Amino acid sequence: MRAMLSGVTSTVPSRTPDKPSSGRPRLLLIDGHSMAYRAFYALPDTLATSSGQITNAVYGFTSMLTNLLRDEQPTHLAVAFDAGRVTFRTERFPEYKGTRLATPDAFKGQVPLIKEVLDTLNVASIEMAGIEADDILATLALQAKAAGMEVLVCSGDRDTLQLVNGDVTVLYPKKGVSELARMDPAAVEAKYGVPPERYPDLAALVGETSDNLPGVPGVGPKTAAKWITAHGGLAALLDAADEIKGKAGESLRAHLDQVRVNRELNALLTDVELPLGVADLALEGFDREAVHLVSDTLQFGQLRDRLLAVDPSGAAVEETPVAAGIELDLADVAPGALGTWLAARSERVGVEVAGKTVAGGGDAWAVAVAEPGGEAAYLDLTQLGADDEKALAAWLADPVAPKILHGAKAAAHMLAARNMDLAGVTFDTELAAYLCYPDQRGYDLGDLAMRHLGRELKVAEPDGAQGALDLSLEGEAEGQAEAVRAHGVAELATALEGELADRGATHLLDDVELPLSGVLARMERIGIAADTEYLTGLERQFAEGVADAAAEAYAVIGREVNLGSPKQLQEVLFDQLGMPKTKKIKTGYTTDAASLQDLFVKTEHPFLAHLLAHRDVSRLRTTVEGLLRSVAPDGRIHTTFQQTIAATGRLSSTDPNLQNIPIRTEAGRQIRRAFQVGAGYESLLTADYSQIEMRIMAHLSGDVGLIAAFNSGEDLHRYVGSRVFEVAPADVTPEMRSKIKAMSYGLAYGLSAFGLSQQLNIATGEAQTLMDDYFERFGGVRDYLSGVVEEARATGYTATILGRRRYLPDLTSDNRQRRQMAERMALNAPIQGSAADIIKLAMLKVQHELDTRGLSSRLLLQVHDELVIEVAPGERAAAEDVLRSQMGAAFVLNVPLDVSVGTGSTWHEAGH
DNA sequence: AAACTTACGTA
DNA sequence: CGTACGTAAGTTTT
Repeated sequence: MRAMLSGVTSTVPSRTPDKPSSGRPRLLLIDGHSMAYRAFYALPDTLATSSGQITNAVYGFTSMLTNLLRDEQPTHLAVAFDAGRVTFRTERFPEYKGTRLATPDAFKGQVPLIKEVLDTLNVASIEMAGIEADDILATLALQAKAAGMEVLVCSGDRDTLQLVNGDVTVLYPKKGVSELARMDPAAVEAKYGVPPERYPDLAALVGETSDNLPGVPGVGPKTAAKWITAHGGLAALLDAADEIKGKAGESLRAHLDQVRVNRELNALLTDVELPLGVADLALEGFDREAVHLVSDTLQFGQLRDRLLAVDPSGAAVEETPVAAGIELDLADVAPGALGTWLAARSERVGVEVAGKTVAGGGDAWAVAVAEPGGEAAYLDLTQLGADDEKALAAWLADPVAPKILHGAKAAAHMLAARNMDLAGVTFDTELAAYLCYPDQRGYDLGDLAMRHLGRELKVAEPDGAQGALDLSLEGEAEGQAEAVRAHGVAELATALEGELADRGATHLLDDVELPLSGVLARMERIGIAADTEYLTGLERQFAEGVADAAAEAYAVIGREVNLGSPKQLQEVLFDQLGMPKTKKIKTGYTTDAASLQDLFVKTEHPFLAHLLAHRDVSRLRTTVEGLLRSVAPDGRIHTTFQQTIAATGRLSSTDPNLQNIPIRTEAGRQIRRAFQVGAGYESLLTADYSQIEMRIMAHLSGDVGLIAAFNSGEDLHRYVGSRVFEVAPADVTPEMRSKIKAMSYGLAYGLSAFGLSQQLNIATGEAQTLMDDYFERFGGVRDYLSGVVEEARATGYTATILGRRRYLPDLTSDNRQRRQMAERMALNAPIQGSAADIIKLAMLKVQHELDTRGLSSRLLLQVHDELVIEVAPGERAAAEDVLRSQMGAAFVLNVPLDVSVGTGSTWHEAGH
């Protein structure tokens, strides 16, 4: 889910590209045994078919292969297997791999299954007697490089690192088979201190335990790397062995022969006579029927679909016939002529930026520009001349040169890495789709093209290339995929423009979301400063708290259980301790905090107190750990604000979520102290809307009592309480006030009398009376709420003060549960959504005012009703004025918009 | 490995 | 039987 929603913009319709795709053919080579073995040990052997066949290795291997096909988009693929235990290496050195345990039968039985799967994919499995899989890979890698291909080698054997060079990258499993480290020359050098071609020299000295090749005692990778670098290689080092000083030198001299054997054995063969050449490894598409058959017997469910989805023949066509892909003529813009070419673009030009995004930044490596019916160009940023680069930057940054993008915020981040600004974005298809369909889970460009244009965004097959083995014909021309996306964006914009207008949402895109995406991009890039030392201290403190609470809990029950496991807790609470049962859930009885609290009141059992304490503090620890992981090299945390997720119109925050940092408890507030003013700035300033949702309720309902409450100057809940309970405001007790507060906020969520009684721990009848009395006094609210649902049922949607719609088809569902859910959504969406509208307008006004006044203070965060600003030296008063005035005037309601402001050097201090 | 479930932090 | 989110950890499924 995350992958689809993240700001990653693909060069191809895959999820997370790590590399630029180019027109070059790309060969993926997999060490079948090594990867299957990893899968075998990474996955539980409870993965089995109903007939008892264990499938963990096949399943894990196939899953990994699926991900590679999706993410790497290879044009060619081969999987190599070891054949037999006897190889030239065992003959040379009988102890080679001598410590390896016999292969478990449960694994052996799965190798044929893996080959069967590969057969259905029309992927070559290669094995040769007496030859190890890695030798086959090495031979193919060399041939492929000579043929001008890009090569990816996926193997868990470090010896393959010697193959790495500018054209060959090793994907080495980090954890299980799902996380692969991309080992290019720089990565190898960074990890081992030697370039890839010297890696076997290093390994010969250090030894390889898994191959039972002993190294030189007392020599680790550091020493080995130092020696190899100093002497320019192993051969020269061995020649000079007599001159090496110290214990390590002695040790080396004593093991020269072993080192020579090691070096001989770890050299991969590159001249194996293979039955297939690289040209025979082209991916041609799956035998889909066979895939179904094998998936049936292996009982692949989701995996079957994932697999079919990466079928290189793009056989989705079979199921939903669509127009064939398009082929664009890419303009061959002469060097130096780009400025002129760009100036000739129309206002309907689509732009696709290829690159990747990371928190608050990223990188761009190409830009494609295309207009339907017009020209298209693909610009490789790494190849662009200085003049053209300048022309492109000027065009991208030109506010009056119109551009259409899909996800302009992410594109802006990528371009920023190349010192390019993005302005003049007149349409964003991602934002437009969100405004039209806010309940959709994702807005992938390819999916939208399929739905709104009725075609796939794919490049047409080159004519007559079928069956050709000539490598120059393989793969599409460079930049076609990007150009097709740019072209698709422009066409999609035309379609969505109409839909947007139909929904009366054009102004929301033009005046709110589109300009806001620029503001958010700036906020994300800036980030907020974090005190890592302080966080580290907190982490320790919380970790101790966790350990203490756990120890006390264990002492009470006389055994150790995993306190984080609801399943084990149920056993302790309801079986061992025989406590009364809590609310039923799918997997038994809930152990959530509210229920544990109830149980504690009933039983006063000390285990519950320790458990609750453990929950609290381990949650805090987890939060701190997450924050620590998110601190970027600049010492700041760069969250990503998601602008197309929340169906009501709110923003959300991810990686990390800075909109749910604790504040309610003292221990939680400590975490807020870690967010501090950055170097060169004076303070943090927070400003929040007080009771914005109740004010919107007053505005939308027009209830005279509620409006009077906000104009009275009296505390809202006290005022409302005095009316409901018919006492003087001064006589509203804290208990009365908290009931009213819960009631008021509950209204905006569609709270029932039962729910209210639960929350307040009162009888349902009492809750019902409270609600009746409330509505008696504030009849406008009651009428408004019933009117909202009624109208939404009639029109099919709710709307906010800015006309942001949420469609709720379930309002007319026959299913009572769904219908009631939709009704609560209908009650809440206009209120939550209008608040979101208001703070979005406020953000635009605040940013505009800061810019206009030439202030250096800057927006950092938005937390639904709160903004956080970093104040530049000397701008404290001005910044506060900007916040108060712009937030207060964001939208005129029939009650005032109150803003309260706080300041300090940390987020905690600035809070109020 | 991936999907699902539970729990819990914020507004 | 209260809306909107995101994340982590444990559990189950494949």
